[in-house]
Amino acid sequence: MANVSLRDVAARANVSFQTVSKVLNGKGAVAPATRQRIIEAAEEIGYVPNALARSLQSRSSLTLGVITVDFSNATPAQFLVGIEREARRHGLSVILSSLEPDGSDCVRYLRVLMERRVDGIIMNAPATEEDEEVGRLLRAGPPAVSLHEIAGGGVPRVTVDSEATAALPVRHLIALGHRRIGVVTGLRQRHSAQRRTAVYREVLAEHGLPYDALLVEDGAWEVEGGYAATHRLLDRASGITAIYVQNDLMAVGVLNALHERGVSVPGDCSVVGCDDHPVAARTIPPLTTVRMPFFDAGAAAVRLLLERIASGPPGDVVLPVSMVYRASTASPPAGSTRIARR
Amino acid sequence: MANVSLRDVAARANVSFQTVSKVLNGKGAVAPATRQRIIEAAEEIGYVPNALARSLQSRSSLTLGVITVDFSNATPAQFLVGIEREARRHGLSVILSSLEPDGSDCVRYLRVLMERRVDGIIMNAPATEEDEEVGRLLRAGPPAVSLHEIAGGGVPRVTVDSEATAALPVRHLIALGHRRIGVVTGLRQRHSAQRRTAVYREVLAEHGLPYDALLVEDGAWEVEGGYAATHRLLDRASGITAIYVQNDLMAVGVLNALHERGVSVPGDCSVVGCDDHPVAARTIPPLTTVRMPFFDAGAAAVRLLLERIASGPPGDVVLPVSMVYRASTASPPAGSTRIARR
DNA sequence: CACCCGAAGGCGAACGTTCGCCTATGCTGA
DNA sequence: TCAGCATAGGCGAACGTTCGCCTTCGGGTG
Repeated sequence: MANVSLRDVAARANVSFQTVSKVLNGKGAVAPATRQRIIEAAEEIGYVPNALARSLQSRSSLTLGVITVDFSNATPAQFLVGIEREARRHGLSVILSSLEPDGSDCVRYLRVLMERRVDGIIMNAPATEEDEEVGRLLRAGPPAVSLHEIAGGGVPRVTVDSEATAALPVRHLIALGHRRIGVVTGLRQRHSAQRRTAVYREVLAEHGLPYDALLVEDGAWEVEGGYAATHRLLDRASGITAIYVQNDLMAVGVLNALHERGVSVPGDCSVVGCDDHPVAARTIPPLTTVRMPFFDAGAAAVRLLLERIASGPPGDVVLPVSMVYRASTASPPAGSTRIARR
Repeated sequence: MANVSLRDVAARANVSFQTVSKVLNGKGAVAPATRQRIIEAAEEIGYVPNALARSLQSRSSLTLGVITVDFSNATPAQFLVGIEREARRHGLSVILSSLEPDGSDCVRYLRVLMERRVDGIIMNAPATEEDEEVGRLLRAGPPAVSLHEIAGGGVPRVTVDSEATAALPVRHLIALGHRRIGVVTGLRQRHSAQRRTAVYREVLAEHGLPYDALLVEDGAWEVEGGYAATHRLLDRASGITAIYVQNDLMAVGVLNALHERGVSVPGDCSVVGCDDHPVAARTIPPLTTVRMPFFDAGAAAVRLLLERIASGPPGDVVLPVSMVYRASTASPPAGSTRIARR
């Protein structure tokens, strides 16, 4: 069916195949009658242009490669959707590669993308943050843009305002009167989790509050991690009246753990999340959180990449975040904590 | 950088470019010394094979096209991840196209995939269920496999056991003693929502229970839809002691709405979801739900497609589902309902 | 010594495009 | 009447592969 080429159309319309090409691309000057004849012939035998051949000749595949962490979670998925939409608006297709959790197959998939002659690469694979080989390939290969750190740098980045991402919720809690604020972090190896925790610490210091390592637990970005981290936190530390959770998925686990322990939110303990995941509006209670522009980040990555391809000098892009105030935060209970340590 | 061809390697190693091809693909007989020389030359100038040219010649692009509904929700995302993993295991790349909510751009993207000469197409775009043109293209184009109905049929399908998906939770509720069971459905136009509702009705009939259209509300698959549907349901119908929700995302909204109205779950009202979304284990209370094998469905779709490509006759694949019992279901309150209508 | 054979590698063609350049035709204006 | 010039369309080459077939050469066998 699809093995119909320009030559076949040409034979049917009694012209050279190059003329068919001209007509179908609207390039050269062709007589209306001939044009008509060619168009009809193409339709009759079901001609479908071969993008492979076209790309070979034009040295441009109109394709973007995306290497991403497992996107069954909403966050990387939204980012991907943003990319795909924007790419499409520019007539580009997207080749998708999702990595193993440890990112060990990244180099292999970069190679595949290079063989396929993608016009650009977008990275969202924090697991490869430290991989030197990945950095090297990214600098040597086609234009690339990344959401996360790249070992050795040299790759323009799209990020959200990481300062504000942590500072807003922590300031909010402090303003409400909280002084002992627990933290449930994302995977501790990740730059973004480290950065957020560092900012938490800075904000505490700004307000003359002490930093206590006992108040920080790793929730690994997952629902169950948030749940387990909360139990560990409350088993160990006393006097906590609020928890800053580094994403909403973990916050779901946090709320559940608090509920299990009979801790009322926000009466006994406030909770702030991060991401504004779709479920955050309807958790019990609805979650105060930080809205992150993931769709926009995806779209921005594509635009930045296109600029780079057009050889504009690359500048990083930083997107703003904003607070969403819902029902999971309040002032701490009068007269210190009501949370029982077990 | 990447503009290095077989010819360039050949020049450097003093052989014909076809010999280089032989060596790099391990095909013909080549003297060890020459082989060595060629491999070194290739490495020195950073040769990267051009998959475009290879595909053009070999008439196989080693690419799968996927057309999917917006996958920022976990369900289609998991399916996609399943596809991507399995495709990769077989050395195939995936070109991703996500559609507008109404599916209006499906035909356009099918064309793009055909131009790119994908080896096969996987569909997960229920919005196009009724689109005749989509059906036609799918039958005429490269081998295809679908998760949803295709207008006019002729495309092999991978589905979960739709009968069990609805029957299990409803039977569970009936066994607990519930007699008036509300339903929050997915988008009512969709086959899968219709099917589930029909099965709900059949199961009621099996047990001699009447069907009441007042008990059915559309939640459109979304958190907020579930929330709003619940309020409508309870405003309108009395005596409800359980709600069957057609996915977990909506169930989050349902739980929130019940909480708002002071209805305790499962004391006053049981709730069953569907999908076993990651948050379902930590909602308040944890959600009894149906586990759907989405990853597996993605992988199965790829395998089915590969069989079709190898011209095996296509047979549909139906995957089993199973119940996950958690804390959101219980027997109805003694002495009829405690739910106040407003 | 003639014969044959296998190993090593060269060569031409084809996959389906795009692009630039060339040629034939017919019409215009001085 | 003829240079000049659009207009229409043909033609060759190139993009980077793979594949099949051919040639050359050296060594083993009868």
